[in-house]
Amino acid sequence: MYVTLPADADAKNTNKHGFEKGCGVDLSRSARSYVYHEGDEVTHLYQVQSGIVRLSRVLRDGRRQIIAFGFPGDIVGFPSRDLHHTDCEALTETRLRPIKRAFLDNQNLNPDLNAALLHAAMDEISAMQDHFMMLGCKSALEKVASFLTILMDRQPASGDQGTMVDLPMSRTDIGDFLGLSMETVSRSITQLRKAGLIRMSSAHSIEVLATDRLRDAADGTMSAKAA
Amino acid sequence: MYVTLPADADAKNTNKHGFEKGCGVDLSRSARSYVYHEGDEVTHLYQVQSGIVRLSRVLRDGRRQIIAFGFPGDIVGFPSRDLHHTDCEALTETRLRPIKRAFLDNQNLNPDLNAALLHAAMDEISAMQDHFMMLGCKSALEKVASFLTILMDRQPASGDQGTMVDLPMSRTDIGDFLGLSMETVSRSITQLRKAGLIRMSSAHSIEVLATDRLRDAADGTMSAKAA
DNA sequence: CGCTCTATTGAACCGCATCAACGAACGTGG
DNA sequence: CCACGTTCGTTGATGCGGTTCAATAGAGCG
Repeated sequence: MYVTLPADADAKNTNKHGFEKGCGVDLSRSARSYVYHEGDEVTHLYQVQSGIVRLSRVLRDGRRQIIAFGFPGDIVGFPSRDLHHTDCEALTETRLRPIKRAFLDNQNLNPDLNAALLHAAMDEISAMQDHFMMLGCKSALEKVASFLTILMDRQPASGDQGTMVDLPMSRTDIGDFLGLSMETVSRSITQLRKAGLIRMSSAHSIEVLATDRLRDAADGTMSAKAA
Repeated sequence: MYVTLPADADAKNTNKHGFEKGCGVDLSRSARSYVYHEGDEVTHLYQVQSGIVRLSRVLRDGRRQIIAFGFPGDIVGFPSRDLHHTDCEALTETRLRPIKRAFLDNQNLNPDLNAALLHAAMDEISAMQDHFMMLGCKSALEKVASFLTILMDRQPASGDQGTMVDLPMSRTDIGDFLGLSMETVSRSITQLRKAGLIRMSSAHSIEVLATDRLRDAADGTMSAKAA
């Protein structure tokens, strides 16, 4: 749910758009704990304040699709027929701001908050459309490169050349997000590394060495060049 | 954009939810004509009254993803940063009800309409999540079977056994919706036909002979049985 | 009635999944 | 603090599902 609305990653200055009026106290979730499950009644939406959550759905036979990763600022938990239609699990230690569901259904309670939720929903639609392009059109390498650029663009971004990107999720998570096996994700990352586009200090911390070439790779305009 | 809110397929009784107050006169589009393009400024949303539209995006190199098909009742054209982020083209002769963009941004103009738009956006999110499961998790046969069940569930539905399903879009369109080549779509349809789940009077008119078995095929619970 | 566009079917290739082995990192308990 | 076990990531070998290329058949339209 890629919404960069009124929140921040660091718990200060979060009161734009009247968010304080619809929200209870923030709640904390430890890594690997669930915020809600598919099929649960929707009582609240949640705005991620810090940490990362993972929205996923599974088919009966266990196949899993990750619908989105929720980063700070994102609002998760939009209902469909009053129910949650994904699981939501904290990937890391996470702080969430609950938003009573009534603020979604009733404009009068807090018009600004209601408008912000509509805006958030539309931004999510937009992000999902980008995700469709990845899932439906792109090759494995393009998918992984696209994924890294998304994370790069969403994270604070230190410098311009030599941007550090954090990968808090597992290779399997990335695969389930992109419609790939974790082996293929691993191989694609290796390929980007050997091509000199990225460097890795650990499996979960990647330095992007050539931002523009990574974007080219994400679009299929891979300038053939090996290490 | 799978929203079955306040409209109908036949131009009567469309005034629930205050839709009349935000709308100009319906506009008609002939088959193969565009409603809007990616990158256009969003001045209106549109509720499909009759006919079918196709929402799509293309990558620079021409690869195309169909984001959604818009059926009667669906609302299309939600903006992202004030712009349309898909193309919208009429597949058939189509009648559309324009909704001024201001009704999205300003609750006061027409609270009911604004609420309906929010609801429509959330329903679309839900439909897109189903679409993700197809694109990311399912085999070709499962994708095509899922697609047919979606169309079946969205169309008036005549009887229970022996439901006629209309396929106004081309095989290529179906392929671009499901992330398959048109050849694979064609082969999967043939396979369903030879298995006795469907019958075809023409390439664009399918009769579903075994609703439940088709749903099983869509879920991967294919009861192995040939013609 | 013939032309063109779309759908179907066949054959060969290829990208990715799958299976399997290995290695590294991490957490746990001694 | 180290030894161990367990989980996760990487790499290799093989097979398959779906793409691609190509030819044919059928439908729609002038």
